[in-house]
Order: sequence, then C-alpha cells, then structure tokens
Amino acid sequence: MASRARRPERREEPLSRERIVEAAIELLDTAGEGGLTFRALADRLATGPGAIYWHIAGKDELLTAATDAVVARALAPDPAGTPPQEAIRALALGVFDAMDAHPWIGTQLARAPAQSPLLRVFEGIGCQVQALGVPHAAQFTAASALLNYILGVGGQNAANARGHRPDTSRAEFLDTVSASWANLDPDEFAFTRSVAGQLRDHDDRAEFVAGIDLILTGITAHTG
Amino acid sequence: MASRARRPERREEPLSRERIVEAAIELLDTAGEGGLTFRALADRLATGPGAIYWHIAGKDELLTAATDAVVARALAPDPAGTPPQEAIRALALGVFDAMDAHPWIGTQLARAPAQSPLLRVFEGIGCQVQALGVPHAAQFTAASALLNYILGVGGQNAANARGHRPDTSRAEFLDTVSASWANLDPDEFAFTRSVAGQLRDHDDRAEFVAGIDLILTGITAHTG
DNA sequence: AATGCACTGGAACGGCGTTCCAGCGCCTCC
DNA sequence: GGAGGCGCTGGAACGCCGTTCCAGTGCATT
Repeated sequence: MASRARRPERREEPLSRERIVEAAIELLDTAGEGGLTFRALADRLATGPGAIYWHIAGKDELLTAATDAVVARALAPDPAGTPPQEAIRALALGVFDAMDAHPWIGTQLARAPAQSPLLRVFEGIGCQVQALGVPHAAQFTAASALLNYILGVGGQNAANARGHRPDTSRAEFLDTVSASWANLDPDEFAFTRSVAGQLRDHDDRAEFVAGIDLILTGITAHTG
Repeated sequence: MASRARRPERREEPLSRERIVEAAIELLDTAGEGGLTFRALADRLATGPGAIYWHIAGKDELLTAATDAVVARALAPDPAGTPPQEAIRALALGVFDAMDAHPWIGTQLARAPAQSPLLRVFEGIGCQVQALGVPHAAQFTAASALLNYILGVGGQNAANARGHRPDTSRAEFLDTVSASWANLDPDEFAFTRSVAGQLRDHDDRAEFVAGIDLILTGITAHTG
C-alpha cells in the first residue's frame, strides 16, 4: 500500500473510465463529432485501442458517458427561491449553452433513447412544471413538449456546427444561408424568402429562449 | 430512338437516380438505419458499388434525396379553405406519420442542416403562421419553435425505433421503459417516477399533437 | 468497320469499431 | 522467496464500411 502510494502507476497515470471519458470529451470538442475514434483516443492516452475496452463497453457507452458528464455539469444550480418559469428558462439555457459549447451533445441527445443524460433534463424540467401548478394529467405533455423543443434546437445547432468550417465566422455562415434563402423560388418558398432577413440578424440564444417562452405561455394558458 | 424504345436496357431496367433512391428507401424501411449500405444497395440493384456513384455523389446525398422524396409525398394536401390552426396540425401530423412509418427520416431531418426536405416543412409551417395573423417580426420565431419541436419528436421516435427489436411490440417496449422509470431513485427522479404511468398509457400521436397545440396556444396568445 | 462515350461492376484502398491474445507487473499464497 | 494468478495493457488482426479506380461493355455516330 505504501509502495502503491509512492509509485502507484505503471505509466504516469493509470487508465480509468474517467480519464477515458475526459479524453473523449476533449477530442470531440477539438476535432468534432467525427474526431472521436478509438485509435485517436488510444494515441491521446498513449495506449492501444484494445486497452480502452477493458474500461468501456463500446463507442455508444463512451458517447453516452461523455454526454452525461457534460450535461450533469450544465444542470447544476437551483437557487431554490426562483419562480418556476424562471427556473425552466435557466435550466433550458443551461442545456442550450452546453450544446452550443459542445455541439456533439446536441446530436447525441437527439439520437439517444431515454438514457441517463436525457432523463436528467426531463426530470429537471418536470419538477418545475409541477411547481408551475400544471395539473398532473398534463405534466407529461408539458415536460415532453419542452424537452422535444430543446432536442430539436440541439440537433439543428449540431447540424450547423457540422456544416460550416470552424474558420468561417458565424456571421459569414448566416449571411451565406440567408442569401441562399433569399434566392429560393418565390412561388414555392415565399415565406422562407420573407424571413431570410430575420435569419441573418437573429440571435440563436434569444431565439431559443423565445421558443421556450412560447411553450411556457401555452402551458400556463391551459392551466389558468 | 425506335430501337432505344424497343430494347432500351442493358439489363431489364437501367440504373437511374430515381431507381437508386427508391431502392434506398426500401432498404432503410426494411433493414433499418444501419441497413443502407452501398454494397447492400448494389446487391439489390444487381450491380456493383461503383456504378451507383455515377448517379449519386455519395451517401449524404443519397440520404438527403431519400428523405426529400418521403417528405415531399407526406406534404401533399392543402384543401385551401382550412383554418390555419387546423392546417398546421394537419401538416405536422403528416410529417409525424411519415416519421412514424419511416423512423430514419426522423434521424435524417434532425441531423440535416437547412436542406431541401427541412425547408419544405419550414415553408409549409411558415405560410400557415402568416395566415394565423402572427406579426411579421414574430413569424420566424413561431415557425422555428414548431419546426424544432417536430424535429425533436422525430429524433426521439427514431431513437426508440432503433432501440427495440421489431419483434417486441410497442406495448411491451413502453412497459419496459415505464417500469425502469418507476424503479428510479425516488430522491433524484421524483417527477419522472410520477409520470411513469402516463408514459405507459400514452398515445404517441395524440401526445405529439397536444404539444403542437401547446405551442399554437402560445403563438396565438402573443398575437391577441 | 472504327471511334467515342455514357455507363457498368468488380477490385482495391484506407479507416473504422471491435476482438483476440501474448505479455507485463503486482499481489497472494505456499 | 519463488510460483502462480490476476488485473490490466497494447499491438495485431478481422470484417465491414464509404469511396475510388479502371478495364471493360454496348450503343450511337462516323
């Protein structure tokens, strides 16, 4: 035990599930969704691909664990006196900011069946929906609507992040898309053309919370 | 030209973009999201993988084309006298039913950047949002909220379809998930536990349209 | 008959997730 | 203190994928 404490590692630091997940997150953040590879991960950890499988069952579990770690960090605070509407907004924005900083969790959450990271978010929303005074029979619907909206935004956000190269700025990207919308066939895409300007000027975060507010209005209108 | 009409094909039917897309849709429907492979596709078309690339640039384009074909079919009708709320519900349900019949388009739509199939849906929603009398400045937000909600549901639906084997019935699947929710830690997942029953008994389609109505209520409340 | 060309399909390439297994160092037991 | 077991490692190998390459095929034109 003493010798173990003094020189416990075969390498500087032994492999472990946490170290692997952490490395996977860094890889996903820096190299993008396609950058997570067992070989790249093994290189970064100075080992071989086979060693990773001793700690993690496969790629799905690795992605779920990475998503769970990031989501758990994002779902921290609940100042306990916050009104439910505000708490929902804060919670949703927490998830949004996490998905903005790590677009790959948008893909992962949208793809995942009812797994741990998703359940955390659902639970957080549901508690506040309850606090909002929504009748029990409508709580599932209300929480699901909010969750699905968030997942939809996350998926789109990830798709956009995948679409444009990191060296092109967000403004350039929006300009490009907005211009392509403005050039659509006026007969077939009249509406889309008419909001091309709003697309160029909009603020993702504000737009996101506006959608949340829309749903909250719908929920509370039903309540009373 | 006459000879071309009489015996136009080297095989019974020549390869073409449409035939390839159609075969891809069948493959995705029968073998699932992972079943679409250039080799499997080539087998089904009695050719080699290389030949397909003469007609289609790559897998992304193939998936987009397949999604576009299915979505276009689902977005057909607009009886022209329908009130906007009803029209939005009908449109959303059209997309929902398509995603239910072909879960892979849920994944594809949720993953896609602003591509042709997605734009079709956005345009359809936006037109009805306009007809609803939503002020111009709020139209983008309203249409986006509806679209993102639909995309979220589609992604979850696809995830569930991926999750359970086709031989287990939907009721069994819901029972399993509901039971696992009921067994969660009471401290950490109080809300989720409390709605486990609603999960077991709910009707996906009705739940989906309830969410749409929630958002519609929010949209029209703002309007007047 | 010869040439050109749209189109075909099988072989091959590089990379992926995953599996296999010989080997390493530590801990335990005789 | 030597032997053996075991947790863990990491490199080689397998099968499948998307994609590319290219020699070949048959039709239309010359």
